[in-house]
Amino acid sequence: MKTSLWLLDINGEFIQGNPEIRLWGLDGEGRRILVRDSRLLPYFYLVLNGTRESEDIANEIEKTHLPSLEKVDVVNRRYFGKQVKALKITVRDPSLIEGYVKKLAKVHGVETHLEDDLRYSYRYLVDNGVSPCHWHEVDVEEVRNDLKASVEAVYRAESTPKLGEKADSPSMRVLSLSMMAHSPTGAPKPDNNPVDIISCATNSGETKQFATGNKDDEPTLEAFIKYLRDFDPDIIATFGGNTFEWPFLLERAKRSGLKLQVDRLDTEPHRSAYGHISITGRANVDFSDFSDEIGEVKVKSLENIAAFLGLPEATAPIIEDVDYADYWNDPKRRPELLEFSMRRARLILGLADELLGFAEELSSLSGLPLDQVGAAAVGFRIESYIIRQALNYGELIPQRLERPYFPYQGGIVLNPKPGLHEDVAVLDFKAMYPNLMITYNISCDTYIAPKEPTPPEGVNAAPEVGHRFRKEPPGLYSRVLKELIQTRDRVRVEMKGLKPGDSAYRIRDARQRAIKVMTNAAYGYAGWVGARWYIRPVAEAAAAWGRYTITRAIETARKMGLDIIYGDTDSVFVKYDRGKTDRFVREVEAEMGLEIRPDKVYRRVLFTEAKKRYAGLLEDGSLDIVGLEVARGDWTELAKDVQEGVLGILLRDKDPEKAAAYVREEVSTLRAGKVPLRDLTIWKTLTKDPKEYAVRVAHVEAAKRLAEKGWEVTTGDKVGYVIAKGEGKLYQRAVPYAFASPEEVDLKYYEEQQILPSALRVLSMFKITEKQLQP
DNA sequence: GCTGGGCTCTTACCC
DNA sequence: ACGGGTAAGAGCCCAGCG
Repeated sequence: MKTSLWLLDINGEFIQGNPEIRLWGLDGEGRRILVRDSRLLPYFYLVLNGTRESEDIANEIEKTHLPSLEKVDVVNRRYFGKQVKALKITVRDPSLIEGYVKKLAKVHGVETHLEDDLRYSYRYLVDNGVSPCHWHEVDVEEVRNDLKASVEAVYRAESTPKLGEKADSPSMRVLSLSMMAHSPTGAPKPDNNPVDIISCATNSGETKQFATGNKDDEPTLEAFIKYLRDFDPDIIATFGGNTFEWPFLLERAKRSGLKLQVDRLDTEPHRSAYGHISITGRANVDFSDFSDEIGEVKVKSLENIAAFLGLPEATAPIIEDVDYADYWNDPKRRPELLEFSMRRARLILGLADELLGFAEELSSLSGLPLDQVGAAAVGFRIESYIIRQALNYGELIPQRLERPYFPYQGGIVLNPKPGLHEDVAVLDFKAMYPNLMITYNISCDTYIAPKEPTPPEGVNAAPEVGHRFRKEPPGLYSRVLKELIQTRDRVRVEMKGLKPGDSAYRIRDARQRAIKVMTNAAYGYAGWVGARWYIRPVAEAAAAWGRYTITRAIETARKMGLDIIYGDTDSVFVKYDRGKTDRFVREVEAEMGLEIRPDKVYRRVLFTEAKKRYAGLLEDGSLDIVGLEVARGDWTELAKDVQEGVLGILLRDKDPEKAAAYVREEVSTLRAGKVPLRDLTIWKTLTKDPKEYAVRVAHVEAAKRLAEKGWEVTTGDKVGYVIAKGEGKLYQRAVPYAFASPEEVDLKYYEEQQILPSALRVLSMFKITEKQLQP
């Protein structure tokens, strides 16, 4: 028989001497199914150096009679675009590969070993072109559910699952989860502190809460496990669950002698690829992993992200984690905490509703399973996409190597013309680096090293740096990028016929955004020393062609008499003249073979002398503020609000005096103590362990003060602090936001080091001085 | 012992 | 754990100082 399968989760096992892939998903009838496939044996390659006959080496290896060795095949492949002979070594037990590689790589005539570092389950996806979050057709035979898997049917695969047409996801059960615990001495630790509250919300509209009555959380955990298994979610949504909820719950369960059996088999959640927590048969998605995609939100808390997405309840009052214990221990206030926890579960569910589509698209495009794709860094997502394409071209997958890092020259940034300009158009090259890579065939497998002869088909040589790339055939990057760009264009055309807000539109929008993310990542990937296909000249050449392109565009504009105000990497800001601009666009496109388009037109735009910082008034009357304090997360809300107010007055009214008066008002408000603590808080990221800093800085000192009280902050966390009155350096006066009180705040600091600099940054252009900003 | 200029460290932005 | 280019604040160092 045949079944359709929408792939939700995959895992590889080795049982009774055989490797087995388990594909978990849904079928066309919406049933949960498990497809077991033992038809693919794991393998790796030995690349040969040509000093011996391939068959001789193959024979030698076969004669070793390694117990799990199945087969040795001589094959032709490509490696960085060059033809190579390789041996494909097929092995039955994936866990033995590592040992075999060590042994066989030493055989005379073997240059290197490849693809032994791919997980078996990932190998299966890549080899068969099977995609997570995608429909497949597969020939199957129904078998007994002897694994006791929580599914409606178990099958044995009798064919390779065949990728079906791109179609809507099946309707799935989503459960969100938020947990709370407390300690009298700081952050809760699972070895000492019980779980207080577990809140769940489901996309069927249910909410459910489990709270611990006394100190014994065993009944809480038991009830939660039972509830989760009964609901049987396909997707488990958390916000930070990979680092907080799951490790905590696992430890608590262990202490009670309970099994945290929340999967579709009989195992427990476990840490797996990219550090995510895997729950067999389901997709455990930690939505905090997607908060990087939302650049507008600087402090990436659940509430802030939910508020940005416009979710109901997102702006209701927050209970800070330092206050949990007080709420929990006070019978009058405990209900508030319970409600707060429940609200978090609802917000996570809302986040899942907003972001799951994007996550699914990213998963199906990259080929990384849904539970992994968020946890995987951008470089690994694009690499996964490239790996899948490489297979189609017979290109072997290089190892991941540790390499030294040497910087190279990047894009050009022009000095802006300072001042207020009327009618300025921003023209930018559409997807400049990807298109350069396509146009000049810049790729890891088309690069011709300096000592190599010029191939007959000819080369493109990069300006300035001289790196050469063969003109034919199209390289891996070229093909990958062409396909991505074409697919995105197609999706966007489809969107034109749909209503925004419709689910069909939303799905396609998520899809085109996922494709854009991947397309834009390709150039960065090429220059990343951690990339499997890293070749520095690839990135260096793309950057050089970028400089060449923008320089030529600037020359063209000058010749035409277009007044250039500014430019950065792939954009030029010109005094807007409809006729000249149209001609400029046509001319540049004809000359460079790259598309350049007016991105936006400013009615008025303000530059200081600094690059990468400006503010403009768009034609719809809105402000567009770039690079300035308003756009930064490490300035107080106060300073940002004042600067935004100033910019609004300058750009709309062209009245510096009025702006100065506005600043004086704001200073008075501050002096009167009317600015809330929240707006005086500075948030900065801890980029390394507090011990590793070479100098003493405020946010690190604040982090240490948090740690002293048991609130450990770790690398990657944002620390909020305020500056208190007193003597000494700023770092000596940094008080963690959570411990700060309004009375101790040093208002003078906020006036002199926050409001004044951010206001003067733009007002000094108009000869307004500090004195004029004093009330 | 203090001051101020300049360098360094650090963060977060732009494209 | 994707690239380089850039601004900016605060700490730190030390020459110069009757």
